[in-house]
Amino acid sequence: MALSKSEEQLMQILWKKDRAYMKDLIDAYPDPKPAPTTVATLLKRMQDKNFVDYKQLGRSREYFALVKKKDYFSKQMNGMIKNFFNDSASQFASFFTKETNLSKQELEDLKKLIDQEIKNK
Amino acid sequence: MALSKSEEQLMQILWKKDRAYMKDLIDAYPDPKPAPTTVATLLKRMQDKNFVDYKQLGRSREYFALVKKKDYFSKQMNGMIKNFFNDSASQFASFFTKETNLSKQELEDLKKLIDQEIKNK
DNA sequence: TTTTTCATTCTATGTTTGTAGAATTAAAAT
DNA sequence: ATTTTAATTCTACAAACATAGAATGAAAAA
Repeated sequence: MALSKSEEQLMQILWKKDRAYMKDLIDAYPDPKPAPTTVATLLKRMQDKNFVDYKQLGRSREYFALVKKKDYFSKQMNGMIKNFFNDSASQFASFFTKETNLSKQELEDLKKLIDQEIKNK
Repeated sequence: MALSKSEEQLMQILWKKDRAYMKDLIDAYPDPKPAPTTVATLLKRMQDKNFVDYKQLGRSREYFALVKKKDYFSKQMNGMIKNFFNDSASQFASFFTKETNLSKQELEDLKKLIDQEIKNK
């Protein structure tokens, strides 16, 4: 089951902090900050979906992500590639290179990276 | 305002067909096909969100997309890049090259594309 | 030790989404 | 002319989501 928009936002905060208490999470929100109960509700839903868990420490809980940002991202990516590019990653790559505004320098760097990857095959 | 999941699915169909009647849209759905009223509801909501419009032809309507697939996709992409890569497209590109399973051949092709792009700058 | 702060659970409400029946109309097929 | 098919609007309802007040408990600060 996927995360909703606001759950995803909270997840981003958690990923950035790695491990955090309720309060830290709320602090990390941009203004206007949500009510603590709102965050608690979100956290509980995310637990149910198995995206986060916590460790009871004294009276409060240290929350942490069960899903790695990278893995979550990959799944999103795959979904988009499937939907928009007929499941072809290379078709996607081509689109990406043309449509995003990478500077000449960035393109050069990317090329180097690709060379690196080619060597690793 | 963004499209919901099922609206997006319908949008994909519409993009593929470019212009289509209700019936064509339903036909294009994989089984189990939704009820016509379901599609009608979605279309109306998508009109409200200014993603589609139609041209009345006789008793029925020829629907068409107001938003280009490419533009919609770019917006999605930007959102993801912002969220996951700190708004850095090149950071994203690097991730992409390493994490997706492009074959050696695909990487070579991609490199050619990039060269092309560099020349266009 | 009284008050304040923080975390948590339970409950609740308004909104959005997914899905479609009923009713109506009009065209097309028989 | 009657039946079937297609399109549309209106209404509806359950599930998911966004958001948070009330209540409770316990720790920390005063």
